[in-house]
Amino acid sequence: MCLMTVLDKIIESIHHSITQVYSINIDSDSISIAPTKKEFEGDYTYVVFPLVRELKQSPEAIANKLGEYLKTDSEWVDGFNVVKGFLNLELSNSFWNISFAAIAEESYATRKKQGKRMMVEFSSPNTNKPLHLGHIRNILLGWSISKIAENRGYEVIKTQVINDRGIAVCKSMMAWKLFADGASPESTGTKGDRFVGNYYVQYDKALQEEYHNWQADEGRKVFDIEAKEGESLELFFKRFKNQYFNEYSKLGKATKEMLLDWERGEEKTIALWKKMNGWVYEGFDRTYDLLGVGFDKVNYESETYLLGKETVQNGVEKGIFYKLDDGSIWIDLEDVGMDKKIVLRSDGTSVYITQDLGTAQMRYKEFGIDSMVYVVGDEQDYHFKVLFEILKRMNEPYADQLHHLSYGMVDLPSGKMKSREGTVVDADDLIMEVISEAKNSSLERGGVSHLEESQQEELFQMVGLAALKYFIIKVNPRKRMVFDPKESVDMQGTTGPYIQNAYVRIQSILRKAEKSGFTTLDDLEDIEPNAQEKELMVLMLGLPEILDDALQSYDPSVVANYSFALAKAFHRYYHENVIFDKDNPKRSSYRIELSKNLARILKKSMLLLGINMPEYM
RNA sequence: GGCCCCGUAGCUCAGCUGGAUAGAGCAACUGACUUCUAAUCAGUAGGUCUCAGGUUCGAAGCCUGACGGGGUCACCA
Repeated sequence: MCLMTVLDKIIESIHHSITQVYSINIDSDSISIAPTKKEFEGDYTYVVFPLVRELKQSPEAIANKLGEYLKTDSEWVDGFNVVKGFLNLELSNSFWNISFAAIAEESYATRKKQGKRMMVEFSSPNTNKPLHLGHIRNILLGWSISKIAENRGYEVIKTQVINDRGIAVCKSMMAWKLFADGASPESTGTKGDRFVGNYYVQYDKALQEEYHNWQADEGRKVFDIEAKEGESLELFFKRFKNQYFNEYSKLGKATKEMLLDWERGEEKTIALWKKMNGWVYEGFDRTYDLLGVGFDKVNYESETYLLGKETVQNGVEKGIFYKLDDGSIWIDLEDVGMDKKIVLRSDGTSVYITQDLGTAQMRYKEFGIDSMVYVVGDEQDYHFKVLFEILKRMNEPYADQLHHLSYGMVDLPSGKMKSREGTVVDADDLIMEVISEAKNSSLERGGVSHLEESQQEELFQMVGLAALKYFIIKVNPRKRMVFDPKESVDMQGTTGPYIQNAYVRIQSILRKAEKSGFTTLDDLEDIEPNAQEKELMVLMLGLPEILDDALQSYDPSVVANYSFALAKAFHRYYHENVIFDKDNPKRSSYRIELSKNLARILKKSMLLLGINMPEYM
């Protein structure tokens, strides 16, 4: 049972009025109110249309009767008006006073711990490439939904799975062995993840060259034998690339041998693998630090890729899976509209989903999690549908508390990012660019010139990152989004810096208030909020519901849009009202107090998006 | 082809789970800094909510079907 919010009091009043006036019983959960639209008089609106059928009266009549009752009966309602079936309520000063007090609570819009554990998996990088724009979207979503879940009373364990094994990793290792001549990130002054990534690219180039040479010679003969009727050389070699790697390439052969060495635990190979992965992790950590995110638990695929085999064997005994003659194990999901899916190879090794089954069980054992959120791109929608269905059939206790936070790809204005065409936007480059852009605008304006240089740098970083993060997180995750680098460094309009600016303004007011000795407000007697102050309070009162929605729909953009709306309303308020009124110190205190609470709420909601608020900008 | 996601202003996006005259920002054009910081504010202009049916007091939202864009259908991860 959660605490009653201020708005619940209104709902309770409405519920009471319905039962009293019409003596019918309706569920108070079915009653909802919304802030009255600006074109109409009133503060909150209750829509009576749903009652029409049962009461067999006109909407106007119902609304008027309820309005009359509320006006005399409820201490929260002062007046009302009716437009068609819309009952617009004008709320009383005592309502605004308790609202003002509720918002001022330090714990406002934070739910108490409810003893539930949620694990959130996000980021999930490969060790052969630096993080890019797509990872940034993933990381921001994962971080933000973790923070929101914490706010809603969950204990959250943030985790990532690092894909640190397999043929791709061996490719970087092979290239380093062949071309690096002992170079290291230190010796070249390169960030570790990029250093290793460069060798992965070099490997690809070398392979491409080898393939090209082969095409002119032996490849030509293979073409004559294997090409399809009428297939051009070009098309054939494009199609044949994979097969070439597996069956003809010397480089490919050496790399596959390296993978076998790795799986055998051959000492030198393992040592190289550890060394290079160490470089990568150091690089990743720097990027995570810069983004202001971190993890409570890291899973390495090298430690989980063998998991799940036993699970599958047990499942065969229970009849969940079945075995084919070649030894491969399958599950038939056709009765729920999915396919037959392999869960263990004929040679007894794991496939992707086997690992995920094992990892899920391992996590449950280790942390006793109640629920699990996977932040993974929408190209894996089907995979997770299958995974969740299997876990359900295995009767795992958490099986109905699994969620795939699926997000769309990030496109550039020119189209899709493609690593082969070099259009992938590097995470570090992007972050640096956005910070330097923030620096430029700030220096132009000169608002922080009184600060020390290190403090200034810190602020530039805060503002730049706010621009980048907000730009990405304001979009509904489900949607594919277009990332225009030019727009991502914008600091005006619907942006992170715009919201930060509202906060900074308030800090400036508070500093001035302190200097000029305005007293804090001791009572709210004789103070009635004006229309804009009511509007601000209505917005602030909406936060708990916003946070519930955000978590329930796994969508941080809800919070982003809320923060913008609140900042915008404040900017307007600031322009049209004078906060420091010498002739009316009490009024001034009220406004200062209101602004202070608003700033706190802004900061809180932005922090849930992973965005920090500066004191100056 | 089967299944899944998306389609709202020139562009990028909201739209509170079916409610009032569909909203913001950017870009364009007008105005507001001797004032609590103009990274701000006020205003003008911009829409057949892809299309066609249906459901009902009421549809951008729900249903059916088209059209357009994307994804996915490996003993890859």
